[in-house]
Amino acid sequence: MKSLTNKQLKIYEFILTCQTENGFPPTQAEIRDHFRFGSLNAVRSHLMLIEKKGYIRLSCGKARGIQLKRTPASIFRQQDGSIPLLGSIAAGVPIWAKRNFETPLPIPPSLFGGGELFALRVCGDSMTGAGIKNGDIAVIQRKSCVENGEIAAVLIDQEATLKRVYLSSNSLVLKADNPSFGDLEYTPDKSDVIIILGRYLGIIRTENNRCWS
Amino acid sequence: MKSLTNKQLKIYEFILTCQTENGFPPTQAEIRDHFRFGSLNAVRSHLMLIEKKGYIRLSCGKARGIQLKRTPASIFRQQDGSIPLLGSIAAGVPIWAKRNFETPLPIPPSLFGGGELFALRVCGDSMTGAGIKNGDIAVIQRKSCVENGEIAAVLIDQEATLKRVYLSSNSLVLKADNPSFGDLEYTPDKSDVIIILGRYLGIIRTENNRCWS
DNA sequence: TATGATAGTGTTTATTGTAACAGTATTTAA
DNA sequence: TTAAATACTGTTACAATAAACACTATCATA
Repeated sequence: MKSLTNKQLKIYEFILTCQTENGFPPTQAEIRDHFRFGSLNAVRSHLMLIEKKGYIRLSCGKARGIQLKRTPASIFRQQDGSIPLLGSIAAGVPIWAKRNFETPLPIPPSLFGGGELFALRVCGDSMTGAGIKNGDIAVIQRKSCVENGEIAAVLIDQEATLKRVYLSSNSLVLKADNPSFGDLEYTPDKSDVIIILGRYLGIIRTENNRCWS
Repeated sequence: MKSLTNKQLKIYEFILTCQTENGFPPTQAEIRDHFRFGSLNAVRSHLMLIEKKGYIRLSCGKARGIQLKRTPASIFRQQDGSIPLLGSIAAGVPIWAKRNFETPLPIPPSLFGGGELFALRVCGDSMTGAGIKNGDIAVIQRKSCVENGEIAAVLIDQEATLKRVYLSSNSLVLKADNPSFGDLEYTPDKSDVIIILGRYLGIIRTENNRCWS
């Protein structure tokens, strides 16, 4: 699979944003306006190249006929030397979607030990006991099971949070590292959907909340 | 939240199918053609009613400006007296998507004990030891954790299968009820994504593989 | 039995959106 | 250093779509 050029990636990301934000892909004209192209042909030729590389599928003649074929994860995985940043995950927002992808962190994954990494912006004070503050960026290693007592990024009813995970044969307990937060216990009779996204590896804190690019 | 009429549900489902099949929603004309309406206004008035009930959002003036707002699950949950059938889940197909929804089973959920139920068509012979055959329809109760040794519907890399689940503090073992299938063991160092969809409650087998409607 | 909500037909118009033509720089790689 | 791929501008024509107006028929239900 040939990788996308920078420009092509930007366009792919824009299509992805539109798709998840609006529920449908952009028109060629909308792409033109977003990138301030003077011509529709700039868009068309880009789209055809992206299609040739297999990242989208164009339905010729149809309005908004752009079908995404790769997941955001697979797109970002190709860029080495950076970690995709998923922003703060708002309630109800699917994990690989919406306003998710901010500018990737210009940090080599090897700094955190490698593997399939992504980053989340931490919301709230549930992990202050572990020295994780509101606004920090948490680096997560994607895996489905973690050691008892480890901190994991957990998806609870579509909302991503950091919790300490304690798993026994018939219950899953999620503890916040802050006494003012209660424990959450999940037993087999509950129908809540809990997905362990990955293991917490560390944080990045830029006191001035600076933007990088 | 007001529930949809039969006709409105059919249209919603069609939009969902298009969205997942093509990557973008249908145009009003495509909806008209699919339902063999003589007029676009039949479509428009339906869409406006469905929007008023909160299931979609219309972007006026835009081609294919239909945004789905409810998940398939929430749609089907409103219909009591039947269990949504998700068909056989092919590799790479998201669980709540694509060709997923076949005609719901006309079976009261209470027969299986209630809760949030759905059904899957079983592919393959991995569970013959438990008397579950290829082509059977398995009824699943949605929950995220199950008792050790119980049979669960598990999503492994986007593919749904039935397995016996054995969970310890640092590994998850999935066993097939058929000696010719090997065990799958997942330890914290693996990055595979395992999602427990729910607990296996039983099967429905119609020897002639009849269709119901 | 009214009355409102639902489920339609038919037509016209304005707008949205894609395709195809003919070009020119700029970058990347052999 | 040449050739190919990428990254564009500008224009025109035509097809695809949504919106608006004016109607009729059916269905639940109070």
